[in-house]
Amino acid sequence: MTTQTIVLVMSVSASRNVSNRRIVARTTELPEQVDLRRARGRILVAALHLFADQGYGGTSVRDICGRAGVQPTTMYAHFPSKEDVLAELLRIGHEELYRRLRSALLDVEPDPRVRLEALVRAHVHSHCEFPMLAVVANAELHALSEHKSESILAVRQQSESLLVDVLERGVQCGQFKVADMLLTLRAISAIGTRVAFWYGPDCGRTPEQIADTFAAFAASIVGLPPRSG
Amino acid sequence: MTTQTIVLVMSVSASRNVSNRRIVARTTELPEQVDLRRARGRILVAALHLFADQGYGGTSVRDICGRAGVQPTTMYAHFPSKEDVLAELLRIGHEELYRRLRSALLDVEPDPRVRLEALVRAHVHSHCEFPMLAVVANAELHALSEHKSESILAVRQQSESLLVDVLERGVQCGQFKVADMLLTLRAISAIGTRVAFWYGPDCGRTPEQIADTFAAFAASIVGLPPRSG
DNA sequence: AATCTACACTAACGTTTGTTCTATTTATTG
DNA sequence: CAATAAATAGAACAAACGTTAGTGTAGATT
Repeated sequence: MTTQTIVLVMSVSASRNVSNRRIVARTTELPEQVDLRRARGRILVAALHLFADQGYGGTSVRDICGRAGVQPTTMYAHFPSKEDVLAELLRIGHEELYRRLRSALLDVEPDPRVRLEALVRAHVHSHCEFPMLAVVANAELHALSEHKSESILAVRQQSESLLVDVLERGVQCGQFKVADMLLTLRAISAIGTRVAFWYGPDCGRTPEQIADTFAAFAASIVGLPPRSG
Repeated sequence: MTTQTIVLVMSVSASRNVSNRRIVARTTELPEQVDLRRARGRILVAALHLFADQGYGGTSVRDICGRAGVQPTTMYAHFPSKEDVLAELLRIGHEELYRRLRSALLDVEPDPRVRLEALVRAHVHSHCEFPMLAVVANAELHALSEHKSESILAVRQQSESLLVDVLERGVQCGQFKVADMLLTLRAISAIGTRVAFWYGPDCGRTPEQIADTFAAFAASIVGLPPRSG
C-alpha cells in the first residue's frame, strides 16, 4: 500500500562534503575478481584505498603492506615496484570503465540520444560503484613514468572515442546541435568524472537517480528537448 | 533556418592531451602581486609549478628551493613548513576564485539567467588564467592537515553558495527547471572545475569562447532555451 | 616422501626526506 | 655610517623512504 516514491527533501548543505578528504566514498572494491584471501589481492585493495586517500606520493610501501597485513617482501614478490602496483590499479580502472561504456552501447538501439544517455549512465554507474578506482585513475596517472602510462592512455582515448563517435553520429543525423565538439566532449566527460569525488552512500541519491539526471543534462547540452514521459 | 552560429572545424584529436601530465597549461602565474625578485614569491611560484606537476607528496623541499634558486634555510625563514607553502597556495587559489565569482555578480543585472552565465564565465576565466593554481586547489587539498584546511574549506563553501543562491533564485522566479539542486550544482561546477586540467594555449579555443560555450551549457542544464542572437 | 608455491619474519641496505644549526654576506633603511 | 633585515652557505640531524637479503614454515601438489 505504501509503495509511493519517497521524495527527497535533503538540502544541499546537509550532504555537502565539509572535510578536506579527496573522496567521500569508502567503497574499496575492485571490479576484476581479486582474491582477498591472497596477498596480491589484499595489496591491491590496500594500495587503492591509500592512493585514493593520500595520493601516490603520500603513501609509503610500509603503509600499503601494513594495511594489507603483508610483509614488504611479499609485496615485492608480487610486484616489481611500488609504481607497478599503481600501474596495475590504473590499468584495472581504465579497462573497467572502457568495458562498461562499450557494453552499454551494445545493449542499445542505434538512436543517438539513447546511445548518448547510455554512455553517461554507464559512466556514472561505474564511478559510483568504484569511486576509489576512478579517483586514483583520474588523479594519480601523473605519478606513472611515461613508458608505463602509454597503454593506459590508449584505453582512455578509446573511451573518449566512444563518446566522440556518438556525438558525431548525432550531429550527422541532425539530432544534436553541437557547436564545438571538443568543448561538448569535455563538459559531458567532466560531469561524469567528478562523480567519483563527491558520491557517497550518504549523499541521498542512488546511482540510478544520478545517472538519470546526468543523462538528461547531457541531452540538454547537445540541444535535445527534455524527455516527455 | 538554422541559427547562424559559427562552427569550429578544429578536430578533437588535434588538441587531445596524449601525455600523462596532470595539467596541460604552463602558466605559472599567481593572482596576488607576488614579487618574483623576492625569495618568498619565487618559492611560491616554484612550489605551485611542482605541486601541480608532481603533487605535494611527490615534491621535496629541495626540489622547490632548487627551482626557486633559494636555500632551504631561506624557505624556512618565510614559511614554517612545507605544508604551509601549500596552505598559502591553496588560500590564494580559493580566495582568488571567490573574489572573481563575487565581483562577476556585482557587475550584472538581477536576471537569474544572466547571473548564472556570469558565474560560469568567471569560473572558466579564472581557471584559464590560473590553471596551475586551480589544479593544486582542487587536487592537493587532502595533503593539508584538517586544522589548516578549515578556513580554506569555508571559502570554497562560500563560492558554492554563490551558485546555489543563483540557482534557487532562478527556481523561485520560475525561470529555471531544477529537479535536483545538488546534482545541478555538481554538474555545473564540474564543467568549470575540469577546465583547469585540460585548458592550454594550444587547445584552439580562447577562454572567451570556452566561457561562452559553457555558460550556454549551464543555461541548458537548468532548462533554459538557447539564446537567440 | 619429496617438492613446490606462497607467505611470514627480522634485518639491513643506501638514499632521501623535512627540518634545524651556525655562521657569513648582501641589501635596505634610519 | 650604523643598524636591521634578508638571503646565502654548508653541514648536520633523526626519521622515513624504496628495496633487498636470508631464513623459516605451512599447505598443497607431485
